[in-house]
Amino acid sequence: MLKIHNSLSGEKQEFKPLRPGEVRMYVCGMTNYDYIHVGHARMLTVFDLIQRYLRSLGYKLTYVRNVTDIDDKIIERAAANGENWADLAQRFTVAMHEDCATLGLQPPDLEPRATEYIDQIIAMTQTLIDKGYAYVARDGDVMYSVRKFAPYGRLSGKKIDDLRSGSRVQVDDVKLDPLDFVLWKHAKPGEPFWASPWGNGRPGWHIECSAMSTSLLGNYFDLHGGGEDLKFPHHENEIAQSCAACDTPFVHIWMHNGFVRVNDEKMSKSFGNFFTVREVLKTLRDPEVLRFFLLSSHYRGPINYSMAQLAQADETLLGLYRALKDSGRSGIVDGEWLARFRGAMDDDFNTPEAMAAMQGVARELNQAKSAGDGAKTDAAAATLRAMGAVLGVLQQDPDTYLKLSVGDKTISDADIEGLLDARRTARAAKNFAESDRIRELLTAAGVLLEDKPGGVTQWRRA
RNA sequence: GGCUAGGUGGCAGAGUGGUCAUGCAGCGGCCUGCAAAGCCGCGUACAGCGGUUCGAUUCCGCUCCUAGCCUCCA
Repeated sequence: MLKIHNSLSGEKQEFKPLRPGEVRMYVCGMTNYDYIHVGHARMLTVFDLIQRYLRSLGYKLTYVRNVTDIDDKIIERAAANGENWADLAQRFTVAMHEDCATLGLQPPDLEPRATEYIDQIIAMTQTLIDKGYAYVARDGDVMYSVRKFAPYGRLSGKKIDDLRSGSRVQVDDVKLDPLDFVLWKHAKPGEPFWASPWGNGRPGWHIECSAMSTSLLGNYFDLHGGGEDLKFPHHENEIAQSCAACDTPFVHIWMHNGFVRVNDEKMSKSFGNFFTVREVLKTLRDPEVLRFFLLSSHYRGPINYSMAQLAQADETLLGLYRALKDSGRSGIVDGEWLARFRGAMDDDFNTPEAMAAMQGVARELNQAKSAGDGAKTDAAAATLRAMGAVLGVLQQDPDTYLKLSVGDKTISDADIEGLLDARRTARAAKNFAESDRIRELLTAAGVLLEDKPGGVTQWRRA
């Protein structure tokens, strides 16, 4: 039985889809005006994991993750570059897709873009005006009147009065209340615009997600996710918009992933302490290391980004691939271990606990290998691969994986093989001084040797 | 200031009212020509102070500390 933590209640609850067998999930995706960083990668990876697990449970999942392709930041950045805003958004959307593919993320079922939903956004805004939740302010901005929506603040646990007193928002005479937020923004000269009943303008950020999610998944759907930082005001505002416009509940379970931190501080654009996925990947053996690292702690908690942590993830993942090496592909999955693994995943996607189960299987695998028990070896390997498949790791060929290097290769495979030939000859002649000299040479070049029984030597890159 | 989430062994990171997380690093042993890998074993961990309890790291209260949100943010 799957349990999921609901941000709305602050508690784990048994997950029951609104429609039997079917799950509808919406995740707030990226505003693409730059390359994605590790913090974005965590969000993308976490919901990729959830998508995979829900599917593995047999649910018919519709996973929607939007792209915000019109926004102040996009306009600003494009202007700074002297580039067309749409070209810029498109360029970075393509880059994001490339990064997602590199990270092994399965694409969402639907990836709506805000600019494709202008009609729906205008319609929803009109509905909110008609129902008295929104008003047209000066200049043609349409604002949502927060005080009209009684449950406002429920998701974030905030009270309107507290928010107001601590508000850093400049009191703006366009707004009736400082907390009111914009649904439709009038276009200033030179800015992109769409025609609307309130003049030329563009949608506010919050309304996009309400319009796209309800258009594609219906007014009331199962799961809505995003980074913790979107809880307020973004998701709070989505609730206010959607519930008011549709007269139905909006989302069954809200899910929020924790931040990636750098030196105990949130990784973000504004702090300037971010690392793009592209630059980080250059320092790693394989993109799988980053995925493994991101899944090695629970999705709701914070995770600290550092080279040391990545190195540890690399080492641990390497150990798992070493276990998988020299095993057959025809083993039968061990149901008991798999049940333990699933139990962990069922408990609000507890990946660290699930990984502990994987380590248990890896140990059994190594034990079976030492004992020369082929059937047991293959069974454990099959079990480990099956678990890995759910997490999206350990699906590569171990021999290939272990020969990957961190950064550039300092010596070619052919040169390594040549030196190993020479070493084999030396060892056969019991010339251990020569054999050790070659081994040290290879070690210096980042190649580690393992002598197996029968004169066989295996190698891998450090 | 308001609200929220946390403080677990050298590091990372789960979890639990009373036998075990797990991984990395370290130490000892087996194996090995020597290594490496693997296996076996080892290490007075649960911020502090009170309280509840036969028993608390786990429940309650307070204190201290950290992060996040309250402005765009995954």
